[in-house]
Amino acid sequence: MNTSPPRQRRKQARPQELLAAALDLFVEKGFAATRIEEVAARAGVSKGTLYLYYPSKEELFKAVVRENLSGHISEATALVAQHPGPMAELLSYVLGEWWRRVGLGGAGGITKIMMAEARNFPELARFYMDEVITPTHMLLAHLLSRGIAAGEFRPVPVSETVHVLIAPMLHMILYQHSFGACAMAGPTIDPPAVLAVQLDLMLRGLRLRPG
Amino acid sequence: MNTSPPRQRRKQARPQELLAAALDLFVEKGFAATRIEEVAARAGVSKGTLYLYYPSKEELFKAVVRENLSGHISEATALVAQHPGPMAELLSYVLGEWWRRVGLGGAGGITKIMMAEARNFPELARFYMDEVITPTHMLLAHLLSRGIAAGEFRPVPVSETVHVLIAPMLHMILYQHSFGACAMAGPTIDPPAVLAVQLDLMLRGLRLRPG
Amino acid sequence: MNTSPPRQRRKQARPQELLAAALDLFVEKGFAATRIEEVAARAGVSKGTLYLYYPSKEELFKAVVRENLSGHISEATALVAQHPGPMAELLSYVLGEWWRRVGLGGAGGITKIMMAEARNFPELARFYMDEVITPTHMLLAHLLSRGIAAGEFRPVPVSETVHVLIAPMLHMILYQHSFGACAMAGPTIDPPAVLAVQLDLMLRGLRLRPG
Amino acid sequence: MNTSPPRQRRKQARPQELLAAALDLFVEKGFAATRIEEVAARAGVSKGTLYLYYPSKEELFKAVVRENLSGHISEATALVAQHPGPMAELLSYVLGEWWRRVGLGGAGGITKIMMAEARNFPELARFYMDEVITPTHMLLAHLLSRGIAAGEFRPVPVSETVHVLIAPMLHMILYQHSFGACAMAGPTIDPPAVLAVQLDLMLRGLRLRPG
DNA sequence: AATGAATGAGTATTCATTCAT
DNA sequence: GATGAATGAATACTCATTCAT
Repeated sequence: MNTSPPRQRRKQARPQELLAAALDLFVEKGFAATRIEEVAARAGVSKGTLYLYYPSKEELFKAVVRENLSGHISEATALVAQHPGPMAELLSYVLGEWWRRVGLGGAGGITKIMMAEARNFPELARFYMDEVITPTHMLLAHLLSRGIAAGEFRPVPVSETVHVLIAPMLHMILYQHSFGACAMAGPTIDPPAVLAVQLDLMLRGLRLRPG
Repeated sequence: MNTSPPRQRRKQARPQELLAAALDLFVEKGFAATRIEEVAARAGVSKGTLYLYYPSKEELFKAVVRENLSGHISEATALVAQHPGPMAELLSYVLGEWWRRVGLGGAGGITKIMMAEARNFPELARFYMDEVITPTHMLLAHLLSRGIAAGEFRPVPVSETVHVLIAPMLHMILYQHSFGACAMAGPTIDPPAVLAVQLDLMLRGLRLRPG
Repeated sequence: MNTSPPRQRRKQARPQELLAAALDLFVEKGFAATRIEEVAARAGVSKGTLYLYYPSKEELFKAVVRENLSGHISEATALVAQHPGPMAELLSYVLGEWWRRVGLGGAGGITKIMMAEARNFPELARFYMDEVITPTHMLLAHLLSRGIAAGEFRPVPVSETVHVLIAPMLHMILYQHSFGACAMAGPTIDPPAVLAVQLDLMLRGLRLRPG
Repeated sequence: MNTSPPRQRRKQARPQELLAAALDLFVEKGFAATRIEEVAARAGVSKGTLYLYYPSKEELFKAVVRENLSGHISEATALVAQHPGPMAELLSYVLGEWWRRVGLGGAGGITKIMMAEARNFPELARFYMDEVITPTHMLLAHLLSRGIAAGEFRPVPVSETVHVLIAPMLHMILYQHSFGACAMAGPTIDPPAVLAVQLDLMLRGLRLRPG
């Protein structure tokens, strides 16, 4: 029934394979230290072929970001906009889902790259800011505001609280993609456990009437 | 009054000047992207002179870490070991002091570098782990344990809570040394405000009997 | 008639062109003092192109040795193993042939490099020992042994005699590639004449019954 | 009774110590690869002090040559000019003495350096030619000519025979200072044995009426 | 579309020489 | 005299990008 010849299938799959290879390598080595040739080799094509699909390393990187992050963010934004129940529950769900989709896969590692190389590649930084950071921040700020407005949360400063909320998630990601990947002695991280502690402490801290 | 000749003065000041220049550039650009020659130029000497003091880029980096972080960590460790009063107060003091000494200066940015380049420079990663991460983790874990043993804190999982505690501090540092330094639209961070929110939420979450 | 496109022709010829350029420069300047970039330029390509064919300066050097010496040695070894006639005649032929093929071309100059740089580049020294010196020594030792066993030569100490036999050949090579190339007053060498004297003296010295 | 203080003694011995250190290192590493600083360190002084005695690396090298070779050559020249007995005996003595004085010490290794670096340092080459090679060649040519004139030797071509005579001596030196110093498998050289074989073969080859 | 040969700018490190102390 | 701090030219090797096939 599959009428397309293997060659066709390969050709159509090329961008996906290139993006997957690029994600792995960018996360492992960073933007500057990743060699285009290695990305191509891992995707099973030649250097020249990669340039047929992406005109430069920067554009390849942007495509990786769009492929791996943009979708999740718009989904979550829609979810927050329409969720009817309590915000505490939604917060747990959103953070948990983010961990499952982004943290567990390689996509989270993109954060590490951007943190490290933002100043060396300002155009990428601006792109990432517009595409990822700002929307994420707004979505969580919105969630908190709704909770406060509904009398569910204490009237905490919203923007600052978003940072406090996000930080441990990002921290786990960063740690796991850096020291955690280095096979050496040192404090280890058990993400589900940290996530649980984080939600527990945060919700206790946010809740209007503890107990 | 000044009996030391200029040449002597310069010679003794060289290491400090080089370390200061190196810290700035490492934090700004990262380890790999920092050029030794630029470090030397910023310290007002030639490339060759830098090599009179530090035999390689890696050793220069290690010296920067020792100069800027090691001292604070051993001081804080001593403080936690002997502080008599309540742990909540000590926690506020330690985090606040860390922010004043490390976060405000450039030293905090070292974290960014290590997160980003740990996998590309495993020897540096191991050094940083032994010199900075492990001692810091142990010092906070000790503080929490004392608070729990004294009945001041709830019996939270210690190691995980340390990560949750540290994360927002590191996150602010990373953010400020990456996107924060890029002069672009996006969520901004007001460190004292975030720190206050963080302490407020955390202490509420930790306290045995809220209220 | 020529069906191969120019680009292909160039590609296939590259290794030869690079090896020829490398031989010239190595012999002229020595291993350490030869710049990779100059080798590339003499072969009419860029630095990067050279690295497409040889991954390092040391590998380039090894390839030069294999290209210029290894073949002659195995040929001569085979010849000695099967030559039926008198050994004196074979000795004249082998030394003469070596001079024609190796001494006259640039290849002999490789000896100069190795003598000079063996202690600074031990890996190259070992390679050259295994690839050139040991086989050559064994081949001449075998020749002498056969001559002695056949009653053609006096029972001289074989290994020492090999050194005495080889020495003037190498000496001429070294001299011509060093002082001989310097255009200055001093003793000159007329290789065929020296070769004749050497064979004359040696065969008189070796012969069982002079006269 | 030694009235000069140690400091004086050191000062007067400086040039000798520097030349000895320089000889060792030049022979081991070659001219270009020897670092001035290492010479100074081995002689127990600072880099600057070396420059007080020798204004450049080239002058240091020339001084090493004068110190270690020039004297022996003029002595041998005088000896050949006035020796009354048979030339065969004088030849044995001169070659043997050369080996004892030059070959056994480090001085012979200078030959290796010059062979290798003559083309890179033409001024040194000219100096060495005038100071060492030409006088040595003339001295041996004179010896052979006297032997031929006296009817002791066959009328061989003098200059060529000098090369054949010298070659094994130089070859042994070169071999021992290159591969011989590398601690690896391969043909070894037993200098006295080679020297004996060489003299035996040469004298048989030269003698007018063998037997 | 796909290839991979070719390019050349970019960088850590070394070392002879100078000169202020 | 003696020191050693300072200099800067020199060089192997890497890698994003181009383009002839």
